[in-house]
Amino acid sequence: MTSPTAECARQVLEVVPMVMHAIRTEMRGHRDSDLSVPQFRVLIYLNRHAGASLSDIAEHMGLTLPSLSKMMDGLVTRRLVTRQPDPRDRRRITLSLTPSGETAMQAAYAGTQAQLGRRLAALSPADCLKVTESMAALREIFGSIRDIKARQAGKA
Amino acid sequence: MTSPTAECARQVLEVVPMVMHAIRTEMRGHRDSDLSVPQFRVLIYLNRHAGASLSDIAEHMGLTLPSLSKMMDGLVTRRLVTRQPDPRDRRRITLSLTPSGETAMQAAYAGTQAQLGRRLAALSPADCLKVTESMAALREIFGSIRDIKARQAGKA
DNA sequence: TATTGTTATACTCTATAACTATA
DNA sequence: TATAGTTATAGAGTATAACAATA
Repeated sequence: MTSPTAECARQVLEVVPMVMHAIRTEMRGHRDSDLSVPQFRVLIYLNRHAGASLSDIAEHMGLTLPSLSKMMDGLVTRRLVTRQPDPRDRRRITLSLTPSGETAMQAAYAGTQAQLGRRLAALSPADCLKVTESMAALREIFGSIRDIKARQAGKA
Repeated sequence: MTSPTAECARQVLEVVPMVMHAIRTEMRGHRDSDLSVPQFRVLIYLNRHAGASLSDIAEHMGLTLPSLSKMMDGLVTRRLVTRQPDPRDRRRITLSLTPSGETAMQAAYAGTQAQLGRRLAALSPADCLKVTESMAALREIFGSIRDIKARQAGKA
């Protein structure tokens, strides 16, 4: 007999990767946007935090600076993001969405949301509400990377 | 005003990647197992379907044969999986876990589940139940890759 | 000396295209 | 001819280590 929490963890561990796979497959191959999930997340972050530095994003997303730096190369090359020096601290760079970047982000968001919605329509209204509320609860727990880092630091 | 389904899709789209990131980070760096999420999923599948062919797994997981073939190279090299010819159809191969593979899979499962459980312990009992039930509902929708393929075929 | 970012290197994941062997 | 699998090639995501520039 497992505890409710352990059973919950078990379910999350098995089901989240399945859902993630569907999201990834859907996101890739949106003719207009064609973004990877990490790229998409970066664009969403920049949409809400224009002018963020690389470190800001890395900390928020839990990625290393080299990983992000390389990802940005791709986004800058595709003209979805601009990378400019920060005059106040010349070690830093300032990242922002271009109009194309904003368009791509919104297209990816809308397209993926719509496609997900089509599949989620199979849920009963009660289950739909339950899933929505569950996501809100999980966001509280998994939303902040700082917490993860703090945990790992404490553990080590 | 968005529909409940659209709101649900929105939440799933934002939160699932966060949870996935935590799972990936946790899975990597388990000293014993050190598996990627896709590797982990393959091992789980083989644990439940010993002797499966490459095509079986590819269809279940929604991956192409070359992708899986290469993944198997790594698992076979690490002695977690055996790859043997199928005597009844010599085009096919028969994949199975080695004892090490089973051990690694179980270690990764237990370790990740425990770590997830520690974070999920922050949920109220009601939310914990809600999440568990939501995962069951989502598994119904996203569990089978065949459905996705059928959908894509129908769409095209 | 500490921080920000980049470059170099290496691995995994994933795909498409071209190929081999078998049915 | 169709199916199962591999090899070749390519690109993204990720990490660590080493480095440059700035604070």
